[in-house]
Amino acid sequence: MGKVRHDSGGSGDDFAIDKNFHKGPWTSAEDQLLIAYVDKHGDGNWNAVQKHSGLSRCGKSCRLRWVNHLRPDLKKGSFTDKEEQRVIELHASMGNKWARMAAELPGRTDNEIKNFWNTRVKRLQRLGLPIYPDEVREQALNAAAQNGHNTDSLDGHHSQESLELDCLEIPEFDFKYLQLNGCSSFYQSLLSSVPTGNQMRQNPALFQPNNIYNVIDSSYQPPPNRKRVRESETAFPPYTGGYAVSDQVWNYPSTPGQFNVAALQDSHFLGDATTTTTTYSSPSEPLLHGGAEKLELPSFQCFDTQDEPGDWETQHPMQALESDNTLVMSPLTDQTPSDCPSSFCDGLLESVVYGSSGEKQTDPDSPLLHQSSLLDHIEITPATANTAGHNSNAETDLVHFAPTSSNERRTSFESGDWIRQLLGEDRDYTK
DNA sequence: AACTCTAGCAACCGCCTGTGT
DNA sequence: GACACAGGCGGTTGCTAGAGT
Repeated sequence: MGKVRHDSGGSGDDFAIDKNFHKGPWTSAEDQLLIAYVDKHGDGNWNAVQKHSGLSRCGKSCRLRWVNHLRPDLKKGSFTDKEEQRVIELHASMGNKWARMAAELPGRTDNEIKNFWNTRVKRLQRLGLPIYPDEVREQALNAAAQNGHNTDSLDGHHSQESLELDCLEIPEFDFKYLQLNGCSSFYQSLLSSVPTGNQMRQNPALFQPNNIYNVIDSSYQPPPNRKRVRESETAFPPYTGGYAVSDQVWNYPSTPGQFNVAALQDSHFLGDATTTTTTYSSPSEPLLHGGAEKLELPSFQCFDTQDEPGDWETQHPMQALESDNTLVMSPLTDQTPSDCPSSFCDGLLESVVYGSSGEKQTDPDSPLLHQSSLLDHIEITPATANTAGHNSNAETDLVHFAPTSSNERRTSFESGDWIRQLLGEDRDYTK
């Protein structure tokens, strides 16, 4: 904030500061000026807006205002059930690619979708519910298992053959075969039961990960004494699954990666142990993560237990340490990340996973760093490595062992080069 | 009535990519 | 190839209204 940058010319916000551009909420007068400008000159060349319209806004701000609010084709109002379903589908398939999602949702902007999703995630996490309906996650796991993405299939050496291109292609999950079956209404009914923060404080045990494991189970029944405070009393619906899935969709054992498993993990659902297990056991799992383009890890969607360090954290120090992400050790398998026999799992993946949990690692002595063999595989550039020898930003970490441009990343990923690069055969990703 | 908390939303921030010179 | 610029993107922050305490 306030740091002067010159690398983006007149498009940056600091440029706006330099030029004393107006900031903050737009007035209707400003809107009219902008609309008039676009009517006359069309959208684009936003930095010319000030010159032609008299608006004292930077081009970037003008563009955002137009795109998010003034565009005539925008759909206003809250998301419909259908739109919500679509957002869930899209997020499951592409992760936090808001702009791409917006392209699939006419009239909705990336910002709108992002806000909608974040709000929704926040609610669900507070409730201790999975971000995605059970069926979506379970089928993702099944698909991954059918594709051989399991621990048993790993030979411990992870031959190059196993990293063949064909195994790496991850077609987006085609949700058009999915029949949403009251998913939205399911969530609506659940969300009406979201406990308040006060309630969580009053009875934190109800909202600890232990309980969340129960939620994962389709047979989950709500705590009997759970009482909603702010909403009307309605019966907590037994969850029988949000999606009805036809067999034809799920029987595709020869089609790898139909699901974006990582996107499902994006739920950062603490108790999502089965999904977590899949993560560690799958050699190509990183490639499934959140979008092939950037090795993007999920955004930091935290189930906040920090304020209430209860028994869970004392009894499960590791979980407590990693309480903010889904990547806790699976209580079902007792398999730690390091147990994974795959060379891919000998620390690299867990480094990626643990080291990128969304928390900023500021402690140079952090075990998350020292346990990692990630540094054996990547080159930390001076720009991103501080004196302590580690990065402060998870995404930055990833960027520096992934190809630099999105096109590169995409191409590299699609061609399988990504894996080879990751394995150290071609690690010079800088220009 | 005052306070607290949360959801929802708008806007900002910083980084990145594409393009033209 | 280097550089500047315009624009796009995803993450984050801050404000406001409404509901509960």
